Amino acid sequence: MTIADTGQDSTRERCLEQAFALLRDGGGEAVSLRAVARGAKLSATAPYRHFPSKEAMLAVLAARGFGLFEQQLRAAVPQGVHLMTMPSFVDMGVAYVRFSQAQPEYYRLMFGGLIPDHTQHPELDQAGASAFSVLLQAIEVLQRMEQIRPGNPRQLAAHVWSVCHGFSSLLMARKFSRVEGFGDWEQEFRAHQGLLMQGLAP
Amino acid sequence: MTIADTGQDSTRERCLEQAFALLRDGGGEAVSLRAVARGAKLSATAPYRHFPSKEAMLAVLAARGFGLFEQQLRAAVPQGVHLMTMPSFVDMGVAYVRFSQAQPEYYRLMFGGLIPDHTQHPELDQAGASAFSVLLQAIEVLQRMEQIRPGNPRQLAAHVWSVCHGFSSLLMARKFSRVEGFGDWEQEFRAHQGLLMQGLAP
DNA sequence: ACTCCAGTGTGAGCAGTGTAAACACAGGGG
DNA sequence: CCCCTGTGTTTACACTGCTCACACTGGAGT
Repeated sequence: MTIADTGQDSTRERCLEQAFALLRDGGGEAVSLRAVARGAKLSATAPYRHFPSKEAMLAVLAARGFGLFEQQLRAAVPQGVHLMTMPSFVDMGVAYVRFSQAQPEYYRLMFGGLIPDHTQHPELDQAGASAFSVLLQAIEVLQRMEQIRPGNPRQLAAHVWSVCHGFSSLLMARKFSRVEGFGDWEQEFRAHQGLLMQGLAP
Repeated sequence: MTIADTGQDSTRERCLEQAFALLRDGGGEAVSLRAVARGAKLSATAPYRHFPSKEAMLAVLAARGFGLFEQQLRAAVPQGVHLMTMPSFVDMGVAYVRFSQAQPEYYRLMFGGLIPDHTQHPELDQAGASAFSVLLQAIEVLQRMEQIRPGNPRQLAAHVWSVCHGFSSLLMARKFSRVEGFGDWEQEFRAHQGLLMQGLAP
């Protein structure tokens, strides 16, 4: 059964759509099961027929967020990750931060503490790992081309990820507002990437 | 009146102690004004005599977290920040992550999205800025000693902060669990710092 | 000395939350 | 035909943040 899997349960989908709408305009705390039910024209407890808990519903949403995230990371490298170049790698970093700025609530759901342990939601865990693998693959390609120093590629990917996530996170929290001469974030972030690439050089 | 300022309102202090206790063992979501009031042997609404809202109370708590945080960053440099050396700088980074691991709930309160806009709580905003200034000062000293490349020190500090925060944040979220060969975090983080320092080199 | 009145405490109450339990009702497989 | 599973509902419970009206108390001002 490959067809029946996809469509069918429209109410579950309506719930998720409503949850996303609430998340988008209203913030992460504004997503309540009852509001979701109202928006989906259901009784207050009906969502429990489709999700074991609120957290599980948010986890599905977060997993979709990771899907969109990965898609945008890939879109920053039109020629494909296997033909990665250093400029594309930098663009991918910019795409990372751009996502966190364009979809801050999504990003907060994915990386904030709202879902304490991603390991407990396999779908979410796998979606996150899949997004990470894009970065990992890019680094492996660049290592083969000797554009990036040798070494455990997972460790290097974790480092790049830390820089991107740290910058995005602090940017969202407005922690950079008092850094003098802070113009638009992209210009600032490209400077950071200069430092990052200096560290990754062979 | 310099003495009266410090002590006096014991109930406010009891509230904060209880709030911290709830935060420490139970997670950030477990701290409710009613639980605080119960722990402080007060009626449910008494805390409102001392804090305009729950968020304001959490902001005070977060500000204290930043105080402790800054203190531990300074403690990593026993000779004083003005005599900063590169090894001490690295130790300060380790102290950063160590804090996030030792006091994860404090860290989450300080950097998670629980308090949306730190700017709206001057005490918190200033405490955060004060902690950041330690890092900034360290970088300025190392720049003068030509151990770190020249350039806007606030930008460099923001970069270091991004690495530390990104690593801490992803480590707390267990996002590194699938990085093969990931032993204890300190060993891993010191490797990241190697890459970071390579980027900051003159 | 008397009168305020600000500060601090209380309780009741409101609107909202996540979640559980009991019930209704469809449709399909034995 | 029966029953069982999936989906929906209503009701209920124990919470939450927060507002309001009230009570007391201790000190400042007259």
